[in-house]
Amino acid sequence: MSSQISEATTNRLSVYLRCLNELDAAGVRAVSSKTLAEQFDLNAPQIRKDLAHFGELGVRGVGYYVKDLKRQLRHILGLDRHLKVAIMGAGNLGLALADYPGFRQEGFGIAALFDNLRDKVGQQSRAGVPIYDIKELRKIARRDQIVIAVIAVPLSSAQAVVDKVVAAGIKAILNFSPGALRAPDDVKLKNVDLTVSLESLSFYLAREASGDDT
Amino acid sequence: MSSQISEATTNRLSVYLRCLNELDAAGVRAVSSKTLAEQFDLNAPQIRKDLAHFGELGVRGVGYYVKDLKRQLRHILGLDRHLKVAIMGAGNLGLALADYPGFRQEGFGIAALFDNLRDKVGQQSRAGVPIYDIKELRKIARRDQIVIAVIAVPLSSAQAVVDKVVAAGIKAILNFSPGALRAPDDVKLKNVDLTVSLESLSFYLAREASGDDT
DNA sequence: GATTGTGAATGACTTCACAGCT
DNA sequence: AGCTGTGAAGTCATTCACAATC
Repeated sequence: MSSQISEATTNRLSVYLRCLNELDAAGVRAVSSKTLAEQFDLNAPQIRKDLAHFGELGVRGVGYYVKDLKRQLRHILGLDRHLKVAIMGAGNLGLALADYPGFRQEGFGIAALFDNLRDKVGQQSRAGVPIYDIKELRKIARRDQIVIAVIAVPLSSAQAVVDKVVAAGIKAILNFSPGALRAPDDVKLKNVDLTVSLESLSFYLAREASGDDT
Repeated sequence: MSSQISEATTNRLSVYLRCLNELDAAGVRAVSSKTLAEQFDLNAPQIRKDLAHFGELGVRGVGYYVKDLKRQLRHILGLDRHLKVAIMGAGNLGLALADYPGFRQEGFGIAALFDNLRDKVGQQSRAGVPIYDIKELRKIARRDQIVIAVIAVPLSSAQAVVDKVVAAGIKAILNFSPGALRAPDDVKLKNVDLTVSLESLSFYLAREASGDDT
């Protein structure tokens, strides 16, 4: 029954939810797909199609009730339970991510940092996320019910860390290390490749500089 | 002449380049699209199409010469000149990004951090990137020839900072703050939305948990 | 009257199949 | 023989147009 939902769609659902939170905070009761579409540069049928995948979430002639749709989206995105996140690597990036406010919204909780350096183990991030030895991953993951791992270790150890994460039974990974990592099919691996992002900007700049129209 | 190149394509070019660097380091002379394709999960014609946008980069019957293609890709991506990057916001994330090794490869240089807090201005990151007052952006950007800005400030000030970046004549922005920011059409704005990424993983987990096949 | 939900049309990207070099 | 470059076919995603509903 559940026709495959594309990643592009789920990403947009997140964006809608964020927008609904703002509308709700502003006391808005209902919103039309047209109004929503104007906020980003999407068109209205796109939004309706996205939402229609999950049933008849709107009311014809009226639009979508903000509180209602918000609750539905939270459920669809699986945000109506507390999701515990572990961050692998307590270097600059790992520590920054551990305390990143955006990660604490919407029911996510950063439960633990993992590293293999003696100095770091036993310490904690500024906001108080404890740093454990990576050897304890399996134990802590089970104890704290960690379901998502963020990879913020150097490239050289990234694959080994992913393997440990997988072995600990974690099924969702957000990877910040560059390059292609391998994980079993039943593990969802999402890459945030900062080098690729920067290079894509560089490409744009290079194009602008030389001949281009539009 | 320059038929529009999609973002998906340019992202793959980055990935190819990274792979070529490894092959080159390993002393490999030439590589076929088939061999390249096996590294990631792409198929060979995809790679050939991507490269063919930019001329006849390969040699029939042989494949692509590694050093040659590497140089070509660096040129296509605009990496054969030194690109100076500024990071807006010297908080946890900004400081981590300033020292992130991945940002230093391939000709990028982090030239400056900007913040508006007195304590921070005049300091520097661990790796030695100086922190300037954001009021000096225009001056420093011109002096250091900064062409890319990374937005790592809290959401509340993100739009204002983008406006300043645009006013300083910077045409490429990598945005880490959540939500939609506005910039003129001639400025390339690329979003790295960590909340959206996490929520997309959450969606996957929610699907697995309830009914789903394949 | 307004706005959703949706089949049909369009457009974009990917894959295939093979002609064309080396 | 081997592998690239590319038109054609196929697949997936977006946009349109309108019937169904409130």
